[in-house]
Amino acid sequence: MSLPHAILTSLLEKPCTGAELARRFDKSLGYFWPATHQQIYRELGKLEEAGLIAARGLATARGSQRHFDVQAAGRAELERWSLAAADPRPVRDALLVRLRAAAVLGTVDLGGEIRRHRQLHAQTLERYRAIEERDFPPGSALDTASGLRRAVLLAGIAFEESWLAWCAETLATG
Amino acid sequence: MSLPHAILTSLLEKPCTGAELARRFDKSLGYFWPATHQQIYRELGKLEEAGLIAARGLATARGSQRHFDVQAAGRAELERWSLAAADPRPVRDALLVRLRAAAVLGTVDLGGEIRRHRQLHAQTLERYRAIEERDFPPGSALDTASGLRRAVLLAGIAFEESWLAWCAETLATG
DNA sequence: ATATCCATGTAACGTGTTACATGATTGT
DNA sequence: ACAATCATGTAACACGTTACATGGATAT
Repeated sequence: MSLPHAILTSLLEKPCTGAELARRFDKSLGYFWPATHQQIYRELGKLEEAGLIAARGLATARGSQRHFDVQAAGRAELERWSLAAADPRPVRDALLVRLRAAAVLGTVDLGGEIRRHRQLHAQTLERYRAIEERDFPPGSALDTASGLRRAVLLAGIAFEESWLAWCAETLATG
Repeated sequence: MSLPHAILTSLLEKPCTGAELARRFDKSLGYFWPATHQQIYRELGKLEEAGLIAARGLATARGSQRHFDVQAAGRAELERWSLAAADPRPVRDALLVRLRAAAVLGTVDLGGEIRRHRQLHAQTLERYRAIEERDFPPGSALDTASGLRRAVLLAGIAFEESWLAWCAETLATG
């Protein structure tokens, strides 16, 4: 149940339309909880029906923009959810399954794929580092909110570094 | 499309029944691609219908055991899939969404949850390390298959260590 | 025999993905 | 006016989760 709450979070940061939300997901919250515009419209519909968000102005024809605001009930729900205990979910990574498959098949070499993944993870790491330098330059003072946003980014950086190290180690050993 | 291939991999390691597969997923491949017994039975049905696996003996009454073997077509499909290029999927972690929510709400302290997650990740890391010591003791010679299985385990260890470091850092800074 | 557990399933629903459709807006 | 693009959706399906049901095996 994270997507509706990710949407509430993003709308609380700044009310906007569905398409604008989808764009924001492509380069911010979506790094840690990706969503397509179809998912977003579906959830916006449910959130509106539940009274957690509301569209500004009246419902107009299909295709015209609809601006959404978070209602008090939506904010309360987001508080409730973010405080509720929830365990981490296991990783679920296809490349690791493929390595196990290669181990049992014995006829498959995944070196190329590992190199390709290393490349992709390096690119993602670069993107995260650029965001860090732009939004949290060294020496800048951080309030609580910025500190939390930075912590999220640092988690992403740590994962990508972890992947990179693993790719290098695996290529060197195997 | 990883679950059917994870099942093929596991059945290729050792043919067995659905329940045995579910048990194996709980403590091996399932660390990296979890699945419930309902998912597994559903996929077994599809794989059987597609002719990629076959049940030993005749179909008997409901409730009786059914032993599955991988067919040649199943092995071919697993080779094809494991060699096909597939990009890594983004992380999708609820705790990071909750941190962003806490940043915008300003009234939520997630310190307790982060400590709890640190605890859980520490336990998982312990479990992985125990498996490493049991299956790949220092000094043991590794053939290609063992090397690949060990690489998968090392990925899990690296992620858990990464999480642990992040939790510690976040608790110290925030 | 009957209570208990185990293996195999069904049902319902929520979430994620892909392909496509329709009305509005913009540029020329 | 027309084409291209954008915003908003619909439809269909695959995957994941939870709750429950039924037949077989086991123990007392």
